Amino acid sequence: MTDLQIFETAGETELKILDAAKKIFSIKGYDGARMQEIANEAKINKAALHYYFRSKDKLFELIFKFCFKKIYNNLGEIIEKDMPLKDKIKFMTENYIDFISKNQYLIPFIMTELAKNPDRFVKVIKESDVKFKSENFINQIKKEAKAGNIKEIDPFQLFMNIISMCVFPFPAKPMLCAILGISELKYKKMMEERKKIIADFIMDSLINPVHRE
Amino acid sequence: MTDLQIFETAGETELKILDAAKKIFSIKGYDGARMQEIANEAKINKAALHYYFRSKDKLFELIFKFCFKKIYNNLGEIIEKDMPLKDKIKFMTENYIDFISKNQYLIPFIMTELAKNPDRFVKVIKESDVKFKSENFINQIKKEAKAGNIKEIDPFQLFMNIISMCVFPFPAKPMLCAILGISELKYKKMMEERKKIIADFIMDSLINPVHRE
DNA sequence: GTCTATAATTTGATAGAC
DNA sequence: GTCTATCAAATTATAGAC
Repeated sequence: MTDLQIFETAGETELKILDAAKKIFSIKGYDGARMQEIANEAKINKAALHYYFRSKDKLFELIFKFCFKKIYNNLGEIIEKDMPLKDKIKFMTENYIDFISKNQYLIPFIMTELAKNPDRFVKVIKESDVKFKSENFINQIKKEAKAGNIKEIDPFQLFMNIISMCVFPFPAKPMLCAILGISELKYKKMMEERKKIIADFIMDSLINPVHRE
Repeated sequence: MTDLQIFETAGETELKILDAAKKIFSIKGYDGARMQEIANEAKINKAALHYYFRSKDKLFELIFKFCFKKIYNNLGEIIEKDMPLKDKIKFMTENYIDFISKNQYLIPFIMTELAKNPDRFVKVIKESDVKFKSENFINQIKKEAKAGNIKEIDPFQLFMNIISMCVFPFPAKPMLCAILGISELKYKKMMEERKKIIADFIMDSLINPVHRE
């Protein structure tokens, strides 16, 4: 049910609160979230909130750290997998679109809060003790390019292309629906279709023989 | 200097306020923005703010509408241009990355506020009286595909791919820098490089002969 | 139109009974 | 540990002098 098992020492009430806080903070952001609303969501008294977590700031930091790690670890796991490039790209896109579908608010939340307050979280991120192991993926790209199996491309740019095409349509959904005049339903169907086609779109670009004269 | 000439009836003081409000709202969002801060930024008294715009809500709606239209019109202009597909994609990507570079906060602002409050702005958007003219672009894709010049692809998906790869790296900058362990400077250089390569990445995928057996 | 002062409201946080 | 009642601070909004 909940994904907050990380907080191993937390009792039942604390978990209820954390769950509620995750929901409210990730939807409304730090500034828009109200302690009262979190209390209601957790079906608990507002005073109990402060009893357990002392302040809004402290509670928020816990949630932010948790969400950041979740995104981070998911990406890390995907990118470290040991498989052929073509399979990996297929795996990355499908897995990532799935992950985001199931965690609609996660990316916009972290993206927004990190943008609003870049330095506030330098310490949070350092504390999280995360070191992205991208060498595997980066080297794989370079090797395939050198072998002539794909075209030359900056691995970071490729990585960014993949992530962009998977992630952006989700936080941008309301904006794109508004701009393009698309209904929620049609948009949802497009996203399902998208899962199938992105990997091909990328691979077609990478193995295009035109650029290997 | 300012881009708010749209408010034709606005006097000098009103423009100063609107400029300040745009800056503060787009950086901090509705919930994070303080009327006092907007007043300071405009070098004007807080009471004058309310004298001119009555309430935070009313001021925010003006700014939101303005920013939404700006994104919308820019996209519309680009997509309606009458030129060959290859040139258009080159033009779209370069132009859009430029536009976003110069308006760093615009996209995340509209994206976030629209996501936080989808129905609040249904009326705003309807009032904006905007109808996206995508037929030109959509038909162009279909025609080129039928002629065998590019592979078959859903025009909306292609459109989404282009926009995603141009836009996402900007709102996601702090997050990606944090996750990938890249410095601000290196990221900026990557974005410049990006402007040159995105169009090729897309065209390579579209004209890949592998899929036209 | 612009300012100072202040009202009215919201909201994070705490005291203290049980 | 949990609740009610309440404080203290912040913030939107207005009144009224100039």
